[in-house]
Amino acid sequence: MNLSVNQGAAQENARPSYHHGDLRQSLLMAAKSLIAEAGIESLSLRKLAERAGVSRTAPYHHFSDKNDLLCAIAAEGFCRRHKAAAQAFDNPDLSPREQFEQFICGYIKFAAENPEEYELMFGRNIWKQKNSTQELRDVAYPCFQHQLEMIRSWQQCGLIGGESALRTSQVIWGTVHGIAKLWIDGIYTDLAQIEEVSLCAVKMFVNKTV
Amino acid sequence: MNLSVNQGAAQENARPSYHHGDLRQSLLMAAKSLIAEAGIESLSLRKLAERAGVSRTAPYHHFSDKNDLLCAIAAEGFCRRHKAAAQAFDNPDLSPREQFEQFICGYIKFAAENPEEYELMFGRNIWKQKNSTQELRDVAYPCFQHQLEMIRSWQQCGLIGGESALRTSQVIWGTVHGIAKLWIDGIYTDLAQIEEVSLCAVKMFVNKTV
DNA sequence: GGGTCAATTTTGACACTGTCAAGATGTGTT
DNA sequence: AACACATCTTGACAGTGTCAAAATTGACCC
Repeated sequence: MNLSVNQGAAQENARPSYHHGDLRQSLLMAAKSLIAEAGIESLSLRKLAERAGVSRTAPYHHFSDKNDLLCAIAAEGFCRRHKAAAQAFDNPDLSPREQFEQFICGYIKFAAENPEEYELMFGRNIWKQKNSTQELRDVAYPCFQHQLEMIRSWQQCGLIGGESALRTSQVIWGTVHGIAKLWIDGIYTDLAQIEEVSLCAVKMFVNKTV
Repeated sequence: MNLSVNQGAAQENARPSYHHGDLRQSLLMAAKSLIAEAGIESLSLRKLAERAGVSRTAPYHHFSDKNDLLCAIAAEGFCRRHKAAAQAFDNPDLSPREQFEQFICGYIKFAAENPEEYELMFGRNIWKQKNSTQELRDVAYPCFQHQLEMIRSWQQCGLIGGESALRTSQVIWGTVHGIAKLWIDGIYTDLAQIEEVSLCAVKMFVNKTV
C-alpha cells in the first residue's frame, strides 16, 4: 500500500508519471529541512505540506499520523548512526581502545551535530506507549543490538570491566546518551567542553591496567 | 508584584479575602495533579484554568507564559531533589561508598518515580535558548553545584577516579541522567532492571582497590 | 479510444491550543 | 466616598492535528 511507485529520482523537478511523483520522499526531505531551519518543536504538518506544495491533508495518504512521519525521520537517523558506528568498529587499523574511544566520542558528536534529529530519535513520545512504528523498530533494534555486541567484545578483550555485558552496555549507553541530552537540552552549554567530557568518560570506563 | 497576598491556607475552599484567594498556588497544584493524571504532553492552560475554576486567561496574571508556569513547577522539582540528595549526603552513618550508591540509585529512582516532573525539569525547552526563569536558575544552579561538590569529596577520599572534578561530575551526571531518560522515554522498559543498571554503574565507577 | 477503478489530492469542518486586547469586578488606600 | 490598582472575564485571532466527503488523475482492460 505504502510502497511508492517510482522510488528513484526523488530530486527537485522530476515528477514523471504520478500526481506528485513521490510525495512521501518529498515530504521527508521537506520535513528535514524545516526541522533544520526552525527546530523540531515548530514542525507542523501544515507548514510541511505547504513547503511540499500540496494541501494540508495530502500527507495523510503517506503517513497515518504525525507520529508516523516522525518515526520515519527517526528511522533514517538510526540508519545513519548505525552505519557510522559499524564503519568505525570494523576498521582493522584501530586498536580496541581506539575503537572504544571512537564509539564514545562518535556517538556524542553525532548527537551534538544533529541535535534535532537526535532529539527525534529518542523522546518526543516516539517510544512511549505503543507509538513506535514497526519500520522504526526494525531499524533501531539492530542498532541497539550492535552496541551491545561491541561492548561485549571490548569486555572480552579486557578493555573495560563491568559484569554482564547487557548491564554494562546499558550503563555506557546511558552515559553517552545522558551527556548528549544534557548538551542538546541546553544544560551543558559549552560545546568545546563536550569533547573533553567524552574523553573523560573513556578514561573512566577503560581499565587502568591496559 | 508576583508576591501573593495570603500565602497560607491554599487548600480547597479557603478563599477568605481576595478574588480567588491564592490562585498562583492553586494553579501549581492543579497543574501537578493534571500532569500526574495525563502526562505533561497533554497539559493545556485552558484545562488547567478550568480545573482551578477560573477563566482561560486568568493564569496570565500569575504567569507571564506557559513556559513560565512550567519553570515554576520544575523549580519545585529541583527543590525536592536537592533536599533529598543533601539529606543522604549529610547522613553521618553512611560510608562514602554507601553515600555514592545512594546518590546514584537515589537520582535514578527519583526520576523513575516522578517521570513527568523529571521530564519537565530538563528538556521541554525550559533550558534552551533563554527560556529559563530567574527563579528556576536560582533553585537549579545550587543543585548542580551540590552535585559537583559531592563528586569532589568522593574523589578526594579515593572512592572514585577521574581527572578534574568538573569533568568527572559531568560524566557521572550524564550517566544517571541518561539512564533515567532512557527509562522515562520508553527505551528501557523493564523497571526491575533499572535498579540493577544503577548498581552496575556504581561498581563501574568505584575504584576496585577500595 | 473509451470506460472503469483505485490511488491520490483537495476542500470543508471540528475541536483543540496559546495568547492578546478590552472590559468588568472587586480590594485597599487616602 | 473616591480613586488607583490588582484581578478576573469575555471576545477574538491565528495556529494546530485530524476526519469526512468530494474531486481529480493516472493506470489498466476491453
